[in-house]
Amino acid sequence: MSCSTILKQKGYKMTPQRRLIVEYIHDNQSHLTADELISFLETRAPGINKSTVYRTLDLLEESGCVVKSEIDGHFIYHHAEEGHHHHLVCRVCGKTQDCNENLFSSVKDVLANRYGFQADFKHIMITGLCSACRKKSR
Amino acid sequence: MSCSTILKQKGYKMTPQRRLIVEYIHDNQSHLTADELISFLETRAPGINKSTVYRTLDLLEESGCVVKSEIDGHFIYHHAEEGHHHHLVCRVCGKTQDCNENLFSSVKDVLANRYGFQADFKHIMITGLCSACRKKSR
DNA sequence: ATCGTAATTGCAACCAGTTGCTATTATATA
DNA sequence: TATATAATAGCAACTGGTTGCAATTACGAT
Ligand SMILES: [Mn+2]
Ligand SMILES: [Mn+2]
Ligand SMILES: [Zn+2]
Ligand SMILES: [Zn+2]
Repeated sequence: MSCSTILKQKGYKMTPQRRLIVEYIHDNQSHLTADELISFLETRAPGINKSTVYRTLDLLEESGCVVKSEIDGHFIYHHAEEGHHHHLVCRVCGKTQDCNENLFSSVKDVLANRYGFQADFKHIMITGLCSACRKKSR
Repeated sequence: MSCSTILKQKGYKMTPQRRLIVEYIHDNQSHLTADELISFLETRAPGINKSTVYRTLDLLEESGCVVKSEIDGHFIYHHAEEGHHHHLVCRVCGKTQDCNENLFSSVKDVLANRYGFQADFKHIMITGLCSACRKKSR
């Protein structure tokens, strides 16, 4: 189901600003930052305010349309239909590598059984040392 | 080994500002925010600047003396000797519950074997639905 | 004890993101 | 199509955190 449809079903209004934001997210399937989106919008809808952008992104997250993740004190967003995956982020060189979405399934089970907690584990940024940097530091 | 000793060994200077910050972290074994620290310092060393506080916290993290974690776009810090543990944070009610530090050991092994990646998993904030909120939503 | 120097501080300007408020607007209804 | 109203947008002020820079200071060497 499209993002606009979901928003309408939840009783939210479809404004030109929201249409553009949703359009950008659909056309641009990778990770995006609010800043990226803001500079796109400056060309298509000059005058649009950043608070509108941030509020729309939060609305889309809350509605399950986008996934919001934080890394290093900043946020990134991606279309939820892209599927869940995780990232291995090297603390030394900064390089990022994708990894399988099932990685945490056993941890999820443990948490459900032991604490009754239903963990999200949607798009986790795992920091550590990549193999290249580990070799160098030995 | 004490935080001051570690800093000295790394060739950093011990300033009155750093001494106070280290003292506070030692006396205050739980999670702390930069703001908390700043208001403590206002009483003990009026005039100390927030940039000094943030830079010192980063220095301590880099030196392995404190662990820095982010949750919801903010940072919290704690003395590294406190031991590693993780938190289950409910996305609905916001409640937090501690959980065992070994939780991720199997994931760590998988990442080491499959990707050669040495994951940190030091103080992870796991978001999800707590058992109380899960029952309510059914 | 004094000196030289690199490290550190405070400052001010900045950045990403948030919030309360008022004016505007999408949409449901008549 | 016109109206009523709740939702939304823009604005401006704010928050937590960061950065470049010039002045100060810790500390090793003399
Ligand atoms: Mn991703
Ligand atoms: Mn903790
Ligand atoms: Zn690396
Ligand atoms: Zn809860």
